[in-house]
Amino acid sequence: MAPARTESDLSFLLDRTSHVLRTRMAAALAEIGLTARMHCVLVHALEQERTQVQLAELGDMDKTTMVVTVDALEQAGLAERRPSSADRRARVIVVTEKGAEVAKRSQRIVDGVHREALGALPDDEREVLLRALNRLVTGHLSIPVAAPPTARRARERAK
Amino acid sequence: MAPARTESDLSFLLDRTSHVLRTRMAAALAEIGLTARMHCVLVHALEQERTQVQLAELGDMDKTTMVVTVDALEQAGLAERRPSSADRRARVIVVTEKGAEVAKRSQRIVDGVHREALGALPDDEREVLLRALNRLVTGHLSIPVAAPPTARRARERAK
DNA sequence: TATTGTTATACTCTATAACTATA
DNA sequence: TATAGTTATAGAGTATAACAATA
Repeated sequence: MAPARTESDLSFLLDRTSHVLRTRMAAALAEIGLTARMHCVLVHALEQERTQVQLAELGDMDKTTMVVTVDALEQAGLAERRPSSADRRARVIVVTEKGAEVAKRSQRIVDGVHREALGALPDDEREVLLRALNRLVTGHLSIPVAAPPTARRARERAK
Repeated sequence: MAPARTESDLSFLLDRTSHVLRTRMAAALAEIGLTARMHCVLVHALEQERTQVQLAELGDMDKTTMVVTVDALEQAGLAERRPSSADRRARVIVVTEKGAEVAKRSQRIVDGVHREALGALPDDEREVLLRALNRLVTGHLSIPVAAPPTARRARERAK
């Protein structure tokens, strides 16, 4: 949370807007007991039958982060792990009836937060903003630069 | 690093662009041994005589984060702590000659990274993008929602 | 009493490594 | 051999609490 804020630069603008929007989103979703990740998984799992790795890929999370997210969804009774019929290693995430209800509400919440933010802009600016951001995301800013990989000691051998 | 990526939504766009830009900035500044925070402090300390809290405020960091940032700058010989003449509790951050040189280079790097990113956009889109982001930053998205304060155990008493 | 800078450390987050079962 | 899911935990980042010096 500490941008290089020289003046009105792009880094500051993007960091700030994304951070503030994220806090709003988190607070709004927290009211129904969800995190952004839980919402993300619910929505994608509803679209079609998907395994944890597939959902992790879509949400851009690590498979280990996926485990705790699915744990949370299961504990809340919103989703369940089911063995995949195609691959006995894999597990498919099935959204429960309650989960589907919640997903509907959370999607409305997400849309609302976005609408509220974009509502502060004149129509033409809003359109261009989204177009420009999309252009950056698909173009020059599509690939993150790899961070220097921090070495890691091997774990203690289990006996 | 796991946005709620339903489709082409604002959260995803802002998270993604700011994250990728941040990785590029970090990589570019790392080539001259700086972090974004170090650059930020250098620039602000050069503008005028400032204490650590003042610099922390400007860079939106905690004062304890400021300590390690100034430590790094001192170790690199780019800045020095000096007792403030006005307040004997406070320390003023003085940029060394070498630090001033580095700040010039890092500012060019920062500007270059921004120029490169914005260069991918048509002129009119670029202008509107910046205007719209500025409008959000100063308007609807100016204040982050406070995160639920996580309680913290008291520290072990020093003897 | 409040504030500056500091140290120590608790907490969160995320990813790596190793493991099991299966392909 | 490689992959899906899991567990345990390392490591980075950051913020909180307490403290000393000073206001």
